[in-house]
Amino acid sequence: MGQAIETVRELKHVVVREHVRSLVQGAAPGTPAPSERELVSQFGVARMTVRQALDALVVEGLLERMPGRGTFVARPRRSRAQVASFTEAVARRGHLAESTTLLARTEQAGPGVARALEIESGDTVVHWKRIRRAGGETVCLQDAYFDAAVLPHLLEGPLPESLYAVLAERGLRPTWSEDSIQADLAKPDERDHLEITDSEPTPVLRVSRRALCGDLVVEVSRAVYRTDRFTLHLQLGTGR
Amino acid sequence: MGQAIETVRELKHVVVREHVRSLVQGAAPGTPAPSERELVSQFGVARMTVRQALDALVVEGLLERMPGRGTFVARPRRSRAQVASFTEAVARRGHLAESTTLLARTEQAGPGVARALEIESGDTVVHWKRIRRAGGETVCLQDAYFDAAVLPHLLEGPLPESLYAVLAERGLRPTWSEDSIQADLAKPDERDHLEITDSEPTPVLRVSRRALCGDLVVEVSRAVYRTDRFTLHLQLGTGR
DNA sequence: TAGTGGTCTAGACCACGAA
DNA sequence: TCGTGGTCTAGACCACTAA
Repeated sequence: MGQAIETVRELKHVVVREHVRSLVQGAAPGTPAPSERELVSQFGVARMTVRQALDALVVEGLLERMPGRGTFVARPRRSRAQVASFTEAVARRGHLAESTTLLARTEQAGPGVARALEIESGDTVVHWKRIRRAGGETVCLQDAYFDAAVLPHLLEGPLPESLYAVLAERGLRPTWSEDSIQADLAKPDERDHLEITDSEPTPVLRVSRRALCGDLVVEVSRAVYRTDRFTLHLQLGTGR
Repeated sequence: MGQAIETVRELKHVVVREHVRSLVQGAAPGTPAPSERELVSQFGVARMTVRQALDALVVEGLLERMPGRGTFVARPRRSRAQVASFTEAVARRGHLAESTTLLARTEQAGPGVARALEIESGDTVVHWKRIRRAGGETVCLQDAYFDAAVLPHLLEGPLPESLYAVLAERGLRPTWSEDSIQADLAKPDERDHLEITDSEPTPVLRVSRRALCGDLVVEVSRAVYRTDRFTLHLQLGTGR
């Protein structure tokens, strides 16, 4: 699609599309959009051009066609499965996410981390180890790694709470993640960090994540969750 | 989209689309597809019709247009996050999924199941309890519930291995799921069913799922996984 | 220069839904 | 019956790429 040209020459189907979009913004689902033939006479364009404009909005999920009836504002789709960060997952539960950094430094990537990040063994990576809290309670011990070349200077200032927020600012918000999830018993050092005081063996969740933005691996992490304080909620699928 | 008509009258753009799809199936990424004008003369249709056919394949992610160069087989996109059934998850690991039904009957929905299925308490539901195996090994104990009105007659014949396959046949393939995941220790009866012989407390994964097709809840389930034999692999996000 | 996809026209007939 | 979206035609000019 000649997207780059849009800002230079106003293509007709773009003009129609944006006009309809502005009409439809904020309208209640079910509100009828102008009919195709209406737009044809209004803009003096061919019907195929109008259809091209409306097709784009239908694909976007803004409009819905109903053969024989018309075109209408679609009811908002179920949001697509998002890759949520810990901070966001906690916020969704109405709590504040906090963390204590145990370690934040650059390292030479070992073979495992390098393979997961799709970089060369020995390349410089940032290793960030944190205890993470939700609403004041310790729930998670996390080791995160990312390519130092992807997020340079992160370690120079004060560390952020949310890595994903920083990634988002740089246009690298993860759009895809591959998670592996297992149950296990907490190991002694994990019990300490997670403030587990049971005398019994305590089950924990282990979550390995590879987070990608497009084809770029932006983070790999391993996390241990106190399952008594944190249930993993995941949404999968395409919403339709 | 007049999808229902496709099988009745062979729409021209569908004919062209499926012809191109068959040419392109299995071709290496970068392989050129026939040019639009080639298809025009080959099928004796208008170019807009050919474009409609190719547009569909581009949206599907099968083809890629390169202005001035041509249309090519796209490198496979990261598949969108799918709601995978147990059967599919096991198949992806290269194993055969099997199961033993412990219970399969209709019940009156209790308040919890009714709320999860978005039906009335007391409505008839099917309760299906199974031990599930991957490559011959017992990995999961699952209780599934679904609205008897959504899948009538399921209990009348031999039970299928994959519920999702049955749902797919009826156009009810889940497109969305909400999973809650916790770690826990196996309870005595679960140890029996899962053939756990450790003398130690054994961690297991508990997964609750609500699976939807559009806005219809088609299944709710609770499953207990032997985490030593089965790691949950999940893909999240939109792929791009 | 020749071929490609991107855009656009000015019509047409059809099936379907609502009145 | 009339208006809707779905399909389809037979052309056209453009910008871009590659030879």
